[in-house]
Amino acid sequence: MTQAPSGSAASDHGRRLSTVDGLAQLSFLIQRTLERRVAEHDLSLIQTRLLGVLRDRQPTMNALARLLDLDKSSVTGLVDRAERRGLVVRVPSTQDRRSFTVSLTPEGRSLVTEAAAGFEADVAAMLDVLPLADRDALSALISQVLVTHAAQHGVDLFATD
Amino acid sequence: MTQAPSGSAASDHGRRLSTVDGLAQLSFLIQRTLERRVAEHDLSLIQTRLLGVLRDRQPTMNALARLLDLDKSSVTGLVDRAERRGLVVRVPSTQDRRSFTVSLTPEGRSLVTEAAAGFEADVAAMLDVLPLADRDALSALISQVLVTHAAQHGVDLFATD
DNA sequence: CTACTATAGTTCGTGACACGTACTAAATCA
DNA sequence: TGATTTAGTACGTGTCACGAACTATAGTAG
Repeated sequence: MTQAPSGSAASDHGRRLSTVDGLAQLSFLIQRTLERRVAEHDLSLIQTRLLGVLRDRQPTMNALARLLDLDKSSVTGLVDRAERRGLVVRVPSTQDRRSFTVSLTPEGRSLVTEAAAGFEADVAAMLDVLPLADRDALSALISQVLVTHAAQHGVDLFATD
Repeated sequence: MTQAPSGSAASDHGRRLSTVDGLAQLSFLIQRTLERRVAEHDLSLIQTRLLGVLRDRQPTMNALARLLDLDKSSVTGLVDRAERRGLVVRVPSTQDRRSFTVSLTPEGRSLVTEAAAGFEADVAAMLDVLPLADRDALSALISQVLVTHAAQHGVDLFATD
Protein backbone atom coordinates (compact mmCIF):
# COMPACT_ATOMS: atom_id res chain seq x y z
CA MET A 1 0.00 0.00 0.00
CA THR A 2 2.77 2.48 0.72
CA GLN A 3 4.29 1.35 -2.52
CA ALA A 4 1.20 2.66 -4.22
CA PRO A 5 2.80 5.60 -6.02
CA SER A 6 4.92 3.23 -8.00
CA GLY A 7 2.00 1.35 -9.40
CA SER A 8 2.60 -1.99 -7.81
CA ALA A 9 -0.87 -3.42 -8.01
CA ALA A 10 -3.89 -3.60 -10.30
CA SER A 11 -2.12 -5.50 -13.02
CA ASP A 12 -5.26 -6.45 -14.96
CA HIS A 13 -8.15 -4.51 -16.33
CA GLY A 14 -11.04 -5.33 -14.03
CA ARG A 15 -8.74 -6.56 -11.30
CA ARG A 16 -9.69 -5.04 -7.98
CA LEU A 17 -7.44 -3.44 -5.36
CA SER A 18 -8.14 -3.77 -1.72
CA THR A 19 -10.04 -0.74 -0.52
CA VAL A 20 -7.17 0.56 1.56
CA ASP A 21 -4.69 0.07 -1.27
CA GLY A 22 -7.00 1.78 -3.71
CA LEU A 23 -7.53 4.73 -1.42
CA ALA A 24 -3.82 5.10 -0.80
CA GLN A 25 -3.02 4.95 -4.50
CA LEU A 26 -5.78 7.35 -5.38
CA SER A 27 -4.64 9.82 -2.78
CA PHE A 28 -1.09 9.75 -4.09
CA LEU A 29 -2.38 10.17 -7.62
CA ILE A 30 -4.50 13.17 -6.66
CA GLN A 31 -1.64 14.71 -4.72
CA ARG A 32 0.76 14.22 -7.58
CA THR A 33 -1.74 15.69 -10.01
CA LEU A 34 -2.20 18.73 -7.82
CA GLU A 35 1.52 19.08 -7.27
CA ARG A 36 2.23 19.10 -10.99
CA ARG A 37 -0.53 21.52 -11.74
CA VAL A 38 0.46 24.08 -9.12
CA ALA A 39 4.14 23.70 -9.98
CA GLU A 40 3.26 25.29 -13.31
CA HIS A 41 2.55 28.41 -11.27
CA ASP A 42 5.72 27.96 -9.21
CA LEU A 43 3.69 26.92 -6.19
CA SER A 44 4.48 24.09 -3.79
CA LEU A 45 1.74 22.07 -2.16
CA ILE A 46 2.08 23.88 1.12
CA GLN A 47 1.97 27.27 -0.57
CA THR A 48 -1.13 26.12 -2.37
CA ARG A 49 -2.71 25.11 0.90
CA LEU A 50 -1.86 28.51 2.31
CA LEU A 51 -3.44 30.36 -0.60
CA GLY A 52 -6.42 28.02 -0.50
CA VAL A 53 -7.06 28.73 3.16
CA LEU A 54 -6.84 32.45 2.53
CA ARG A 55 -9.47 32.36 -0.19
CA ASP A 56 -12.29 32.76 2.27
CA ARG A 57 -10.71 33.97 5.51
CA GLN A 58 -8.09 36.31 6.94
CA PRO A 59 -6.64 34.44 9.89
CA THR A 60 -3.95 35.61 12.30
CA MET A 61 -0.58 33.95 12.01
CA ASN A 62 -1.42 31.84 15.01
CA ALA A 63 -4.73 30.73 13.53
CA LEU A 64 -2.94 29.92 10.29
CA ALA A 65 -0.54 27.68 12.16
CA ARG A 66 -3.51 25.82 13.60
CA LEU A 67 -5.37 25.62 10.29
CA LEU A 68 -2.33 24.31 8.45
CA ASP A 69 -1.20 22.18 11.40
CA LEU A 70 2.26 23.75 11.33
CA ASP A 71 4.61 25.17 13.86
CA LYS A 72 4.42 28.96 14.32
CA SER A 73 7.92 29.52 13.03
CA SER A 74 7.13 27.49 9.90
CA VAL A 75 4.16 29.71 9.18
CA THR A 76 6.38 32.76 9.55
CA GLY A 77 8.66 31.39 6.85
CA LEU A 78 5.77 30.38 4.62
CA VAL A 79 4.05 33.75 4.83
CA ASP A 80 7.40 35.52 4.40
CA ARG A 81 7.99 33.76 1.08
CA ALA A 82 4.43 34.30 -0.12
CA GLU A 83 4.64 37.95 0.88
CA ARG A 84 7.92 38.28 -0.94
CA ARG A 85 6.14 37.08 -4.07
CA GLY A 86 3.33 39.57 -3.59
CA LEU A 87 0.74 36.84 -3.09
CA VAL A 88 -0.27 37.75 0.49
CA VAL A 89 -0.05 40.68 2.86
CA ARG A 90 0.21 40.93 6.61
CA VAL A 91 -2.27 43.40 8.11
CA PRO A 92 -1.79 44.57 11.70
CA SER A 93 -4.63 43.20 13.81
CA THR A 94 -7.16 45.63 15.22
CA GLN A 95 -7.63 43.44 18.28
CA ASP A 96 -4.14 42.67 19.44
CA ARG A 97 -1.10 44.83 18.81
CA ARG A 98 1.20 41.86 18.67
CA SER A 99 -0.83 40.19 15.97
CA PHE A 100 -1.29 40.25 12.19
CA THR A 101 -4.01 38.94 9.95
CA VAL A 102 -2.96 37.52 6.60
CA SER A 103 -4.82 38.23 3.36
CA LEU A 104 -4.53 37.29 -0.28
CA THR A 105 -3.50 40.00 -2.70
CA PRO A 106 -5.45 40.23 -5.96
CA GLU A 107 -2.45 38.56 -7.60
CA GLY A 108 -2.48 35.75 -5.06
CA ARG A 109 -6.20 35.26 -5.51
CA SER A 110 -6.07 35.07 -9.27
CA LEU A 111 -3.10 32.69 -9.07
CA VAL A 112 -4.86 30.21 -6.79
CA THR A 113 -8.08 30.49 -8.77
CA GLU A 114 -6.27 29.66 -11.97
CA ALA A 115 -4.40 26.75 -10.44
CA ALA A 116 -7.61 25.43 -8.92
CA ALA A 117 -9.38 25.51 -12.27
CA GLY A 118 -6.58 23.56 -13.86
CA PHE A 119 -6.62 20.96 -11.12
CA GLU A 120 -10.39 20.56 -11.34
CA ALA A 121 -10.10 19.92 -15.04
CA ASP A 122 -7.39 17.34 -14.36
CA VAL A 123 -9.52 15.44 -11.86
CA ALA A 124 -12.65 15.71 -13.94
CA ALA A 125 -10.74 14.15 -16.82
CA MET A 126 -9.69 11.34 -14.54
CA LEU A 127 -13.30 10.70 -13.57
CA ASP A 128 -14.52 10.71 -17.16
CA VAL A 129 -14.06 6.96 -17.21
CA LEU A 130 -17.03 6.66 -14.87
CA PRO A 131 -20.61 6.99 -15.98
CA LEU A 132 -22.44 9.91 -14.43
CA ALA A 133 -24.33 7.75 -11.99
CA ASP A 134 -21.07 6.22 -10.75
CA ARG A 135 -19.49 9.61 -10.35
CA ASP A 136 -22.43 10.63 -8.18
CA ALA A 137 -22.14 7.44 -6.17
CA LEU A 138 -18.42 8.02 -5.66
CA SER A 139 -19.06 11.57 -4.58
CA ALA A 140 -21.72 10.52 -2.08
CA LEU A 141 -19.51 7.85 -0.55
CA ILE A 142 -16.55 10.15 -0.23
CA SER A 143 -18.68 12.87 1.32
CA GLN A 144 -19.97 10.44 3.87
CA VAL A 145 -16.49 9.41 4.90
CA LEU A 146 -15.30 13.00 5.09
CA VAL A 147 -18.32 14.35 6.93
CA THR A 148 -18.14 11.61 9.51
CA HIS A 149 -14.43 12.08 9.99
CA ALA A 150 -14.85 15.82 10.42
CA ALA A 151 -17.61 15.32 12.95
CA GLN A 152 -15.54 12.81 14.92
CA HIS A 153 -12.60 15.18 15.09
CA GLY A 154 -14.42 18.32 16.12
CA VAL A 155 -13.43 20.25 13.04
CA ASP A 156 -14.78 23.78 13.08
CA LEU A 157 -15.40 24.20 9.40
CA PHE A 158 -15.90 27.92 9.21
CA ALA A 159 -13.49 29.43 11.65
CA THR A 160 -12.25 32.77 10.40
CA ASP A 161 -10.13 33.83 13.34
CA MET B 1 -10.88 22.81 -3.35
CA THR B 2 -7.27 23.54 -2.47
CA GLN B 3 -8.55 24.76 0.81
CA ALA B 4 -9.72 21.27 1.45
CA PRO B 5 -7.31 20.39 4.22
CA SER B 6 -8.77 23.07 6.37
CA GLY B 7 -12.25 21.67 6.25
CA SER B 8 -13.95 24.46 4.38
CA ALA B 9 -16.96 22.61 3.08
CA ALA B 10 -19.50 19.94 4.04
CA SER B 11 -21.04 22.01 6.77
CA ASP B 12 -24.09 19.79 7.26
CA HIS B 13 -24.55 16.12 7.80
CA GLY B 14 -25.83 14.81 4.50
CA ARG B 15 -24.56 17.84 2.62
CA ARG B 16 -22.63 16.76 -0.44
CA LEU B 17 -19.28 18.01 -1.71
CA SER B 18 -18.59 18.36 -5.37
CA THR B 19 -16.77 15.29 -6.59
CA VAL B 20 -13.53 17.12 -7.21
CA ASP B 21 -13.65 18.83 -3.81
CA GLY B 22 -14.40 15.55 -2.12
CA LEU B 23 -11.57 13.79 -3.86
CA ALA B 24 -9.13 16.54 -3.01
CA GLN B 25 -10.17 16.57 0.63
CA LEU B 26 -10.06 12.83 0.88
CA SER B 27 -6.61 12.71 -0.64
CA PHE B 28 -5.28 15.24 1.83
CA LEU B 29 -6.91 13.34 4.69
CA ILE B 30 -5.33 10.05 3.59
CA GLN B 31 -1.95 11.71 3.14
CA ARG B 32 -2.13 13.35 6.52
CA THR B 33 -3.17 10.07 8.10
CA LEU B 34 -0.24 8.28 6.51
CA GLU B 35 2.15 11.05 7.41
CA ARG B 36 1.18 10.90 11.07
CA ARG B 37 1.35 7.15 11.21
CA VAL B 38 4.81 6.88 9.66
CA ALA B 39 6.10 9.79 11.72
CA GLU B 40 5.66 7.53 14.74
CA HIS B 41 8.46 5.50 13.20
CA ASP B 42 10.49 8.59 12.40
CA LEU B 43 9.75 8.23 8.72
CA SER B 44 8.82 10.99 6.28
CA LEU B 45 6.46 10.38 3.39
CA ILE B 46 9.26 10.19 0.89
CA GLN B 47 11.21 7.75 3.01
CA THR B 48 8.05 5.69 3.31
CA ARG B 49 7.68 5.69 -0.45
CA LEU B 50 11.27 4.57 -0.79
CA LEU B 51 10.82 1.68 1.64
CA GLY B 52 7.51 0.80 0.01
CA VAL B 53 9.09 0.57 -3.43
CA LEU B 54 11.85 -1.63 -2.07
CA ARG B 55 9.42 -4.11 -0.57
CA ASP B 56 9.21 -6.07 -3.78
CA ARG B 57 12.16 -4.99 -5.92
CA GLN B 58 15.84 -4.11 -5.80
CA PRO B 59 16.21 -1.28 -8.30
CA THR B 60 19.38 0.55 -9.28
CA MET B 61 19.70 4.11 -8.10
CA ASN B 62 18.74 5.29 -11.55
CA ALA B 63 15.64 3.11 -11.63
CA LEU B 64 14.75 4.38 -8.17
CA ALA B 65 14.92 7.93 -9.39
CA ARG B 66 12.48 7.03 -12.16
CA LEU B 67 10.17 5.08 -9.87
CA LEU B 68 10.04 7.89 -7.34
CA ASP B 69 10.04 10.61 -10.00
CA LEU B 70 13.01 12.33 -8.38
CA ASP B 71 16.27 13.77 -9.55
CA LYS B 72 19.27 11.42 -9.30
CA SER B 73 20.99 13.55 -6.73
CA SER B 74 17.85 13.59 -4.58
CA VAL B 75 17.78 9.81 -4.59
CA THR B 76 21.42 9.75 -3.51
CA GLY B 77 20.52 11.84 -0.47
CA LEU B 78 17.44 9.78 0.30
CA VAL B 79 19.27 6.47 0.11
CA ASP B 80 22.21 7.91 2.07
CA ARG B 81 19.93 8.81 4.96
CA ALA B 82 18.07 5.50 4.85
CA GLU B 83 21.39 3.65 4.71
CA ARG B 84 22.67 5.65 7.63
CA ARG B 85 19.65 4.41 9.61
CA GLY B 86 20.34 0.83 8.60
CA LEU B 87 17.09 0.54 6.67
CA VAL B 88 18.60 -0.12 3.22
CA VAL B 89 21.84 -1.27 1.69
CA ARG B 90 23.58 -0.49 -1.59
CA VAL B 91 24.77 -3.63 -3.41
CA PRO B 92 27.25 -3.26 -6.28
CA SER B 93 25.50 -4.23 -9.50
CA THR B 94 26.63 -7.38 -11.28
CA GLN B 95 25.79 -5.87 -14.66
CA ASP B 96 27.42 -2.44 -14.58
CA ARG B 97 30.41 -1.48 -12.48
CA ARG B 98 29.17 2.05 -12.05
CA SER B 99 25.88 0.93 -10.62
CA PHE B 100 24.31 -0.20 -7.34
CA THR B 101 21.07 -1.94 -6.55
CA VAL B 102 19.27 -0.91 -3.38
CA SER B 103 17.70 -3.39 -0.99
CA LEU B 104 15.76 -3.29 2.25
CA THR B 105 17.50 -4.58 5.34
CA PRO B 106 15.49 -6.83 7.64
CA GLU B 107 15.12 -3.82 9.92
CA GLY B 108 13.85 -1.67 7.08
CA ARG B 109 11.40 -4.36 6.02
CA SER B 110 9.94 -4.84 9.45
CA LEU B 111 9.68 -1.07 9.92
CA VAL B 112 7.71 -0.50 6.73
CA THR B 113 5.53 -3.54 7.41
CA GLU B 114 4.65 -2.25 10.83
CA ALA B 115 3.90 1.25 9.58
CA ALA B 116 1.76 -0.15 6.78
CA ALA B 117 -0.30 -2.21 9.20
CA GLY B 118 -0.95 0.85 11.32
CA PHE B 119 -1.99 2.91 8.31
CA GLU B 120 -4.31 0.19 7.09
CA ALA B 121 -6.03 0.09 10.44
CA ASP B 122 -6.39 3.88 10.33
CA VAL B 123 -8.04 3.84 6.92
CA ALA B 124 -10.21 0.85 7.74
CA ALA B 125 -11.48 2.74 10.77
CA MET B 126 -12.30 5.70 8.56
CA LEU B 127 -14.31 3.46 6.27
CA ASP B 128 -16.22 1.85 9.10
CA VAL B 129 -18.91 4.47 8.65
CA LEU B 130 -19.86 2.79 5.40
CA PRO B 131 -21.88 -0.39 5.19
CA LEU B 132 -20.00 -3.29 3.64
CA ALA B 133 -21.79 -2.97 0.33
CA ASP B 134 -20.85 0.69 0.09
CA ARG B 135 -17.24 -0.05 0.90
CA ASP B 136 -17.20 -2.54 -1.93
CA ALA B 137 -18.80 -0.02 -4.26
CA LEU B 138 -16.22 2.62 -3.29
CA SER B 139 -13.43 0.16 -3.85
CA ALA B 140 -14.71 -0.80 -7.27
CA LEU B 141 -15.08 2.80 -8.37
CA ILE B 142 -11.63 3.74 -7.19
CA SER B 143 -10.09 0.73 -8.86
CA GLN B 144 -11.69 1.67 -12.11
CA VAL B 145 -10.30 5.18 -11.99
CA LEU B 146 -6.84 3.95 -11.08
CA VAL B 147 -6.70 1.14 -13.59
CA THR B 148 -7.80 3.42 -16.38
CA HIS B 149 -5.33 6.09 -15.41
CA ALA B 150 -2.49 3.57 -15.26
CA ALA B 151 -3.43 2.20 -18.67
CA GLN B 152 -3.56 5.68 -20.16
CA HIS B 153 -0.15 6.56 -18.85
CA GLY B 154 1.72 3.44 -19.88
CA VAL B 155 2.61 2.51 -16.35
CA ASP B 156 4.74 -0.61 -16.21
CA LEU B 157 3.43 -2.02 -12.99
CA PHE B 158 6.06 -4.65 -12.31
CA ALA B 159 9.33 -3.23 -13.43
CA THR B 160 12.14 -4.44 -11.24
CA ASP B 161 15.10 -2.67 -12.76
C1' DC C 1 40.79 -0.78 -32.20
C1' DT C 2 40.41 4.08 -31.09
C1' DA C 3 38.10 8.23 -30.30
C1' DC C 4 33.93 10.14 -29.15
C1' DT C 5 29.58 10.23 -26.79
C1' DA C 6 26.53 8.89 -23.21
C1' DT C 7 25.70 7.41 -18.60
C1' DA C 8 25.71 5.94 -13.15
C1' DG C 9 26.21 7.92 -9.21
C1' DT C 10 28.21 11.42 -6.28
C1' DT C 11 29.46 16.07 -4.65
C1' DC C 12 28.31 20.68 -4.08
C1' DG C 13 25.59 24.85 -3.85
C1' DT C 14 21.16 26.65 -3.19
C1' DG C 15 16.45 27.37 -1.79
C1' DA C 16 12.20 25.59 0.42
C1' DC C 17 10.39 23.70 4.36
C1' DA C 18 9.50 21.98 9.21
C1' DC C 19 10.76 21.81 13.98
C1' DG C 20 12.34 23.55 18.45
C1' DT C 21 14.50 27.09 21.23
C1' DA C 22 15.07 31.68 22.73
C1' DC C 23 13.55 36.22 22.74
C1' DT C 24 10.81 40.76 23.09
C1' DA C 25 6.75 43.20 23.35
C1' DA C 26 2.02 42.84 24.40
C1' DA C 27 -1.82 40.75 26.71
C1' DT C 28 -3.88 38.33 30.48
C1' DC C 29 -4.32 36.72 35.12
C1' DA C 30 -4.06 36.63 40.15
C1' DT D 1 0.83 45.74 40.35
C1' DG D 2 3.67 41.86 39.55
C1' DA D 3 3.68 37.37 37.59
C1' DT D 4 2.46 34.51 33.88
C1' DT D 5 1.13 33.67 29.21
C1' DT D 6 1.18 34.62 24.40
C1' DA D 7 2.07 36.52 19.16
C1' DG D 8 5.31 36.51 16.15
C1' DT D 9 10.13 36.46 14.79
C1' DA D 10 15.08 35.08 14.55
C1' DC D 11 18.14 31.43 14.59
C1' DG D 12 20.07 26.78 14.29
C1' DT D 13 19.45 22.31 12.42
C1' DG D 14 18.03 18.53 9.52
C1' DT D 15 15.37 16.89 5.48
C1' DC D 16 14.46 17.33 0.88
C1' DA D 17 14.57 18.60 -4.15
C1' DC D 18 16.87 20.63 -8.01
C1' DG D 19 20.69 21.59 -11.24
C1' DA D 20 25.53 21.83 -12.45
C1' DA D 21 29.88 19.69 -12.50
C1' DC D 22 32.64 15.73 -12.17
C1' DT D 23 34.93 10.89 -12.64
C1' DA D 24 34.80 6.32 -13.92
C1' DT D 25 32.40 3.21 -16.83
C1' DA D 26 29.77 1.78 -20.79
C1' DG D 27 28.22 2.19 -25.48
C1' DT D 28 28.72 3.71 -30.26
C1' DA D 29 30.74 4.99 -34.65
C1' DG D 30 34.29 4.93 -37.93
